Amino acid sequence: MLDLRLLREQPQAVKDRLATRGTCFSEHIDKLLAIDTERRSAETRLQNLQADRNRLSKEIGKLRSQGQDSSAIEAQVKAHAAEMQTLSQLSTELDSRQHDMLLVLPNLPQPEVPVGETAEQNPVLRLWGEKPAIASPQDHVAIAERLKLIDQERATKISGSAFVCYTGVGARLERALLNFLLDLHTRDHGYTEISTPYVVKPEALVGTSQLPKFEEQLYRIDRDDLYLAPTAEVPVTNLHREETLQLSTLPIKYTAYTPCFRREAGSAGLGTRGLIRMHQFDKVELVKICTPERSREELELLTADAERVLQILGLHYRVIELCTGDIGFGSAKTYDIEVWSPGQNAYLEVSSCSNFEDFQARRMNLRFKGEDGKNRFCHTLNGSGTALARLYVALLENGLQPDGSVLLPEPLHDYFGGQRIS
RNA sequence: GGAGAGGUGGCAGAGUGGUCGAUUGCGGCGGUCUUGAAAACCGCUGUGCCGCAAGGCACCGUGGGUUCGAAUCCCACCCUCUCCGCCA
Repeated sequence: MLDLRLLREQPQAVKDRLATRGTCFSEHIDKLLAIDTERRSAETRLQNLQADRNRLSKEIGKLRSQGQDSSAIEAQVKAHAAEMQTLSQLSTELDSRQHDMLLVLPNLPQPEVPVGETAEQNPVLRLWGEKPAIASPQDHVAIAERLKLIDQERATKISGSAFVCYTGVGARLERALLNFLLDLHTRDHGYTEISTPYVVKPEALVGTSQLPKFEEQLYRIDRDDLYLAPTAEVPVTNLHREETLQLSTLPIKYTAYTPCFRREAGSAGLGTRGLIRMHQFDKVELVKICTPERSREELELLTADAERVLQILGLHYRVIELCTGDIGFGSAKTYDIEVWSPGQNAYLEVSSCSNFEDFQARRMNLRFKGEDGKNRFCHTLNGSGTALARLYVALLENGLQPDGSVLLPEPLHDYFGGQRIS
């Protein structure tokens, strides 16, 4: 959520920066500000009447305690009752409309975020490692089916398309990755492990800004007014919603494994092959809560923590910066980490690291007490560390040996209980 | 699912119609005293909104209602806890 005060004081600057996302919010903002003006004028009028009422009511109390007649003053207060009722309703309604309008405005990209319209314009910041020399690359689905690591057909039978079942050593590899990632981030990178509920209330989704705009991407449990979490970002960041944190506790660094549930509405046929885009996938997430002064640096550190996963596993990857047209709704700045997939002959997004600045904190009223004792909004960040299914794809395709087996990177051997899948 | 208890400021805990935004204690901050610390004593110590400011308004789980006036009365709802049942 944007700062209403900023919107009021510098509407043009906000419009200009939002326009770099490729959508014009000018009309929306004008309407919002008109409501704001009307709301404040109603509020001011109402507050004046309330002040009068409070003053007169005290006099009534005084008169009555002295046994004197107060009917004249009572009539005076009553005279404004109807107007106060109207103003109060008006102000509540305008406030709610204004709030709704504020919730659908995206975050301002940081000034240095490259301006662009599509993913093609995302600059590549750096490359790590090299593409492996594989004589005849194979698609991960071919590899996984040959080695009986996954069972797509039966997963479809029980849950529908775009769900997968890992089987045997395939399931074991998934579990090995999970443990490897959580250990890495807790032991080496200083994150605290969290295990959260996978089902969340709508407020939590509003807090991290999946709602109200992206309802159709979520699995909803109607009967209980709950949703399946699309990412651990939601339960983990919302752990501290409605809290005022002590400065000394910041930055907070959490890591969590959760399955992620996404309807992927409208993306049928888009890279849906195999494990790449599914309705349910496993992910280890990194979340940070920090002061505004620290968030830029924390984003760099968080991205480095996610990159470290691929470095340790020896997987070639690149880091790109999302341009203004491709950046997520709530993000002020985002880096994507893309691992090399020989089978797709393309880079695959395995992590997206974002600084939300105070956008989410405002929505969830997440603050900290500053050195001067004043409450300020925290900054929140998150990034995948990493998505498991796509890492799985990369491991199979990059580890493919001439004999058709898959050689795993050394750091996974103990976790997996072996070096090779054949 | 059944029965009961309860939701007030960082915490504990008063307050049942009129200077109550809220007594008090603890905690926290500042000060006096002390070589230093403790103890003692004194003072301060919630949040949001409107306003250039002075100041004003709102908030005692949420939403309605009664009243000139509601933390206090009425109605509905939500949540938490305890016990029982069921269950991984």
